[in-house]
Amino acid sequence: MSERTGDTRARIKQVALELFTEQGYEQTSLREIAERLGVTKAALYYHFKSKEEIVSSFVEERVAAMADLAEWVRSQPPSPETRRKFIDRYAHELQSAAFHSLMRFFQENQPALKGTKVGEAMRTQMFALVEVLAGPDAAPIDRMRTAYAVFVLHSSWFLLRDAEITDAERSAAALEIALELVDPPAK
Amino acid sequence: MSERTGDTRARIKQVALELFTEQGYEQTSLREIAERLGVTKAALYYHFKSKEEIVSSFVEERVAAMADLAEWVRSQPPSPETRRKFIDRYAHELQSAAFHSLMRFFQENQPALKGTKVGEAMRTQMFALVEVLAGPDAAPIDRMRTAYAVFVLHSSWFLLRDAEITDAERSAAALEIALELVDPPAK
DNA sequence: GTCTATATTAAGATAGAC
DNA sequence: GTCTATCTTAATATAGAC
Repeated sequence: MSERTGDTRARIKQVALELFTEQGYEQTSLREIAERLGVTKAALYYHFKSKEEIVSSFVEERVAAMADLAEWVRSQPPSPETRRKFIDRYAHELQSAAFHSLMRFFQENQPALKGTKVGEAMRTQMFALVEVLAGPDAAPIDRMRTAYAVFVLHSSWFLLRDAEITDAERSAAALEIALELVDPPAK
Repeated sequence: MSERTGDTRARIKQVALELFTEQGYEQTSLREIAERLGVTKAALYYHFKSKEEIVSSFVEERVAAMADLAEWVRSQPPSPETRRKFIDRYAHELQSAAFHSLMRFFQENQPALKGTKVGEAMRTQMFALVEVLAGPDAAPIDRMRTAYAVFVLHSSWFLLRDAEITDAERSAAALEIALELVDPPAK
């Protein structure tokens, strides 16, 4: 039952995301990726025409998914109820390790991705999502609350990594905090 | 009234922090810093023995300041009141542009600083600060709340940069959100 | 204290054989 | 589809003149 299913291209993507997330995009060389896979750099260049294209290959589908999410929010009335439903749904989707891993990669490598096409696309989508979620006439503080709520969900798995907190506790706590942020108790 | 007061060393530190924050640590070359100052790379190496030492020069004093903060918290009883007082004090100190700039630099360049001495020192201090602030028997969710509160203060100036929010609104909102996080209303 | 010139290293990327 | 071999570029860093 060996894991020999995926083709080389898929394995490159997988290893690249792992290393980019662990060490950072700039800190990870193509040589490193190739060695981990037991091939040479030239082999990578058969499958991808550049380092940036490796990133694009797994970021682009997420940008599209985020656009869908924003579209869904737009189709709903801009209410606290919609925000709560979104946070619930988004937190659920983030249970996928691949998804969470990618958002971590994106958050932690903003400087490296600045100036790249995927980087800007992702930024734009995130911003649009927060805007539509907060609603058109939201006060500054409420737009910030919304942005932080999304950040909390993205970062739950890798914040305070060393503390004795289980993954289940993390997810549950992040969801609770995000819900509070997006729909604070009356003052 | 020209700004010719600081010596070259001080000007290098200043320009380096600006560029590291705007573009990222890895994305900023010593050539770029030298050009901005109108000197050559070799001149930089007279004042600092490496790129990492430039970073250390302005991060180290902050690590010390954070240690003092943690010490102050330790000297207080671990109560919600102490947490509120700390958040107030810390938010006030972060009004300094240099301080805020440095925390932004640190947050955004974690991958690049991982593995450097200052990077690890800063990480350790931040972690210690959150731990002592949350208190020894804090539940996981409350430790996470505390960590997020600190993050909120650090990131207030550069989150949602494009939105029409003034700096004053940002600071006030961040303080309010941080206080809620650190001392949530009864459920 | 700053310069010119250069050493060193390693990255991303390509050509062409197999 | 993967290899060996190489190109190109640009980074950090150093030596020694001025």
